[in-house]
Amino acid sequence: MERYEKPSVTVDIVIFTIKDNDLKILLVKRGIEPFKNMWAIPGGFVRIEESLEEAAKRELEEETSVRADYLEQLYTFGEVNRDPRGRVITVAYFALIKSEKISKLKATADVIEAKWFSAFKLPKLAFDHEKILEYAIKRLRWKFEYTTVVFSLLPEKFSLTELQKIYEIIFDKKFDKRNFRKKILSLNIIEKTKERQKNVSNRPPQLYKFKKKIGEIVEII
Amino acid sequence: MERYEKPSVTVDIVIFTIKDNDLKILLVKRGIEPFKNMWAIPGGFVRIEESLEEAAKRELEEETSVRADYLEQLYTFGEVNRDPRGRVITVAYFALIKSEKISKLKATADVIEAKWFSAFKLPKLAFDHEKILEYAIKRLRWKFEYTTVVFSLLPEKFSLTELQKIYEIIFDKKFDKRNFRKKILSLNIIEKTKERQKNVSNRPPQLYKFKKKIGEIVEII
DNA sequence: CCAAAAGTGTTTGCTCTACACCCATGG
DNA sequence: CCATGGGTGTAGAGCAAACACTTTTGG
Repeated sequence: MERYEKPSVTVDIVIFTIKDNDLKILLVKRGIEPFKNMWAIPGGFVRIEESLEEAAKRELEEETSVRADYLEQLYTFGEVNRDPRGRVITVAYFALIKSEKISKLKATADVIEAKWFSAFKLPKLAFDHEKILEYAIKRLRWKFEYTTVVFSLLPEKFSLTELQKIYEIIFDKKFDKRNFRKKILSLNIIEKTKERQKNVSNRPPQLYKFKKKIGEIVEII
Repeated sequence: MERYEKPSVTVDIVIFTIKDNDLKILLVKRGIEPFKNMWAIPGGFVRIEESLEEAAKRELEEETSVRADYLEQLYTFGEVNRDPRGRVITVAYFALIKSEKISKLKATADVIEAKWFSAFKLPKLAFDHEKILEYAIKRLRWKFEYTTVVFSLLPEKFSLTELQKIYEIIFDKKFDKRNFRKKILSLNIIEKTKERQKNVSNRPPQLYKFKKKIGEIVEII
């Protein structure tokens, strides 16, 4: 059906989490050429019998042993010379994972080591992966500003302070507590539960839960 | 380098223009199976020595004989069974063209006919192309709301009424003339020229020109 | 002088920002 | 009773929406 040579297709997944009061990205150290021993975004070839999204989920689960709490396609990078091995088109995905769920990272075949890096202090990367990460961070901020993805990083019941902290980490700035709470409450997307947090050595915060569907478009901040 | 069978990769281009006071999309009638005689979004295989964007430009120029005034990647569709011929991943692009430039559409190989359809009255389409168009129209509206792409559809010098008309067509609703003008002028993205439009049988409008870079993010409406 | 589109301001309500103190709990 | 984070209101500025009449030109 096709008269031309085919390019190869890979998926790469930018996996974000919030850990130690910082925004983290999962990177892997390559065990094979090209770019052996350099850090890169995890990814791999798309198999003929799986969809792009299935491929992204598979790669992510191979690396972290858990399912993504949020996953969406980011962009497709298809410059002719982006991979020295030949023509490789990569479909980049963007994932969010709750850090509590992650126990241990696994080095898969071709990978020496997997590690969380601060999104604000990244090493030099293989291929055009710096461009991909730049794009991913922009998208991340857009998503948090205009949609409700944040709730995919929170437990079912959470305090308003936990919510605000995530925004402060991602936007790398402080928000006024009163204004933030007023704004969030006015959106009518969360509701009080009957519980308060236990085991805190100060006034126990009210816990809320999210009322809507994650990812929905709502201007948050 | 790869142990698996490769998928094929195509680009499909959703080409928009404003013509006859309506938002139009270019479709082609397929001359070959599968979906012979059905309407589809123009597209074709990505060649091994061209980037995705180059492929999109080539396909677009083959169809319309002109260069796009605006082009960006939309989304990559990669479900396993979206093409009955086998595994085909398509990278969809989104293009805007000034309608004055287009003289005649060309039917290329494999295509019986090319035709502009109203975006609000589309025929049944081949493959998953209805999903692609739905996605494209959403993106189009987003782009017009939050960026300055509109200027890629206007001549260098234009009146505020022409500008407003494009918004009314795309959002399929009327805007208040005074508020619209106030908003646009307050953005500080256009400036008066010394000219007024000629050959109109009424008060000749002031012509403006755009000061910035097309596509820049600015909340327009 | 008529038809057609251009051009122009004000009021009202809402939303965003800035800002500081008291409260509840555990140790 | 102290340390820690939780929880709350108000005033002022800026932005968005509603709304109608006069001006300029060609025919």
